[in-house]
Amino acid sequence: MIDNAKTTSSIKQAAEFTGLTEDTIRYYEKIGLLPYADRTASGRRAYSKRRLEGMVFLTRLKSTGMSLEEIKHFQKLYEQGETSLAQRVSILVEHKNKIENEIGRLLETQRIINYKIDNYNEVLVNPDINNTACDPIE
Amino acid sequence: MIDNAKTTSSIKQAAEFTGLTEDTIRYYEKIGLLPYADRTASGRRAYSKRRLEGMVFLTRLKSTGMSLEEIKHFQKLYEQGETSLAQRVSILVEHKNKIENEIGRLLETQRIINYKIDNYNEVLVNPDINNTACDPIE
DNA sequence: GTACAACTTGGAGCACACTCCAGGTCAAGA
DNA sequence: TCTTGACCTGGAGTGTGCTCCAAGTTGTAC
Repeated sequence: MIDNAKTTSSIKQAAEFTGLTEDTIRYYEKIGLLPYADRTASGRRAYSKRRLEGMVFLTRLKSTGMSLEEIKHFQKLYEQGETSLAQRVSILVEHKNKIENEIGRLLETQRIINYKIDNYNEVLVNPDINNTACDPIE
Repeated sequence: MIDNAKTTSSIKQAAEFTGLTEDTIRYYEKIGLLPYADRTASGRRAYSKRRLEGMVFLTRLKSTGMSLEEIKHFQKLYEQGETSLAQRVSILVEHKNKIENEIGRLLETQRIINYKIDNYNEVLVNPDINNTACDPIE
């Protein structure tokens, strides 16, 4: 018998691949965010490469501020098939815009923090300045 | 008697200025994230312009991913006076780096989402393509 | 002076996203 | 065969960050 290359991964390998914990993966499946995973004959989860990549994209959406409820909604739309295509595009476009706004806010804060760091360094060099830009939060 | 220009704001005005709710402002004070606010003779909170600007900077730190515990720590360092200057700079530098990484992650995700949107649009124009890049999460 | 709104406090409750646990099954090596 | 450990399920518990509420006080407009 030919030793077929293994084509699926255990939950442990899925956790390593995605950076999620095994508990989190089971939790996501439980709440319907991830589709019910295929199982081996003995009932253990077996993930295809494609599913693993799907999970990575999902963690991307999460790490860029999409809530589990929204991700779950997106997943459910996918399961409805191609009738939901336009709706899925609009969710992605909206999320893209949200990311754009977020990047803008981060850049602005970065600018402000840089300004503060400069002021702090001035005061560190010359403690007599007593620069108000060093105030805790201002 | 001269009608002095009002120099302090009520909690309601502070909420409007910062975008926080009144409850949240009181909560932040309660947990020590904000210093105990000055009060009027009758016990109501009265914020100076400087304090309001401090609160805005705080909400910036929060909205860019700093936890309340970290912000509180920063505030406590400030209250310790100038001996904590160097420590405060290093917190700001670290947060700046965190923001930089976050921006990188957002840009990367934006790129991926754009790629997906393009693929979706192709499928919407020509439904026979059945492009796998439209998969839910991949 | 009498409403009514805007505050005050302390403390309870809640939403989100996990995280942990008990008690059981299954697989593989010594 | 026995042990070890990876996995399973259902459900309880946790941390963070609010959010709401009750009961009381104060300020203002009529």
